[in-house]
Amino acid sequence: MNLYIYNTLTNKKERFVPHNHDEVNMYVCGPTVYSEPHIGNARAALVGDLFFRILSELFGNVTYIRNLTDVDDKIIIESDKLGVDINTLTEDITRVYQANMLKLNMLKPTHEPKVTENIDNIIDTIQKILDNKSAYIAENHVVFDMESFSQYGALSNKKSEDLIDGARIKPESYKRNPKDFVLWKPSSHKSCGWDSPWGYGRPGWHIECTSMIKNIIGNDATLDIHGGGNDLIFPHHENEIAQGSCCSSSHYCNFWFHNGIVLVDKKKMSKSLGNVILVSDILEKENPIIVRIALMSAHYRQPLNWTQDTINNSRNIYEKIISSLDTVSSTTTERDSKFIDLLCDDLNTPNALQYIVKQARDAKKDSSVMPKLRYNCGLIGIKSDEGIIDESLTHKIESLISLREAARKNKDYVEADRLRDVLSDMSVTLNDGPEGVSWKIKH
RNA sequence: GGCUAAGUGGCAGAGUGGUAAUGCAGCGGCCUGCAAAGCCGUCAACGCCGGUUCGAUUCCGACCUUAGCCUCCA
Repeated sequence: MNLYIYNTLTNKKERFVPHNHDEVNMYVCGPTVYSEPHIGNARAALVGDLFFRILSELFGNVTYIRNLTDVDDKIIIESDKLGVDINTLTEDITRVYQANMLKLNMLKPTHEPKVTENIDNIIDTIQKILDNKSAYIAENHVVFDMESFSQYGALSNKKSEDLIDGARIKPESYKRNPKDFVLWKPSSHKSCGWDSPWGYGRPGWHIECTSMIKNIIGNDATLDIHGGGNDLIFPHHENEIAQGSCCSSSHYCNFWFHNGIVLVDKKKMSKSLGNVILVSDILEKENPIIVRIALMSAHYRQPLNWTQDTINNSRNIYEKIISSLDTVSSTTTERDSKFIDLLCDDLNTPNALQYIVKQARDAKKDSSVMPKLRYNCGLIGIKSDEGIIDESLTHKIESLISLREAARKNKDYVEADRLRDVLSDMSVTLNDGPEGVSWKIKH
């Protein structure tokens, strides 16, 4: 069983081979913790989660790293705006992010490094780049020297001459070349700065990822897979490759995957358009597994247009699957290689969902299919998530149902329908089956 | 302007060198006191123009359109 991944580096779907037989390491760019996670953050994390799951299925030892960027200009601006301490802000947002991802049934990454806990490592990495003569010091900044890395642009297919100097990139007095980027910069902020060989300051945007990766997998190890949103390809990942190649003797990373962004009204979700959808807001009204299915309903490299239809569609899929899963209480599972093959084709989740929906229907007629269905749902993180219904509420619902049953028995259908309306207002759906009445809470 | 991806029925979204899944919606039926659900059946689509081919929606090329990146962004 081979896993194929579309590699941004080559613009081709390629067979994935780990650097070291059955050992895999993967890094996915996590959020900058300055505002509550939105559905786009969740999508990136979900793609990472799915790769983690399928890699764990296929290979023995998978290290999954997802960082938390807690040092950044945006954080400082936001904390000033809100009048809260930087640490309070980043810790609050981190907590919300982790709780949200957990609700969406994502597995905990092997490592979740934070910038603030890796300053020494970052300083080390920058020193290595300086030692390698790939960076220079100017006006208290450490700046990466683009001249030192000839392969720049390989990931995003940008030619150096296309990056019209100064046209988009702000030329700074301390830069020799407008395309150079900052590894370390001075800080005037009391609670956001650290002492370094180059003075009190803080790291630039790109260096943290490279440094934290190297710290975990080893400075001269190659990363197997690196992923993130496709808006990070340039300049962030391009810059990472430059740094990572100039602080170590090894190739930086073999496979790059990039997920498409989430669109709202066919436009990129952005603060300026005011169309940001927060995960917390969605989870207030939607079952998290339905949201998870919605995020899987499009192929990860395609843009995903987030609409009420997306949710409705996913709710339907969820209910079809769960209604089948709930029919048997056994928990046996059976590996389904046909299903795994679908996921191995560059994570084809729309096809995988289709397969599961069909399987759920089959399982209702043929219980021998059930162990495979159960296994497949577990693999991609679909589970029954009814939540715990309050005992007294259950009692109330069931007594209303028996009143209705009595009315039906007396052919008092006016009263029976009235009671059904009462229950419906409580979000309870009734199903009069041949073996009695069943009910469930509407999602 | 450069780079990347994509254009499939009313909507969402797979897939294929020999006319195309699935879900929602629609229509007909079974079931039901009614309904919901479920089940069965059914209607309906491959941006445009060339090329290769016995044959293309699928491969190649041009064009048009859309989204994203080129500035912080998952």
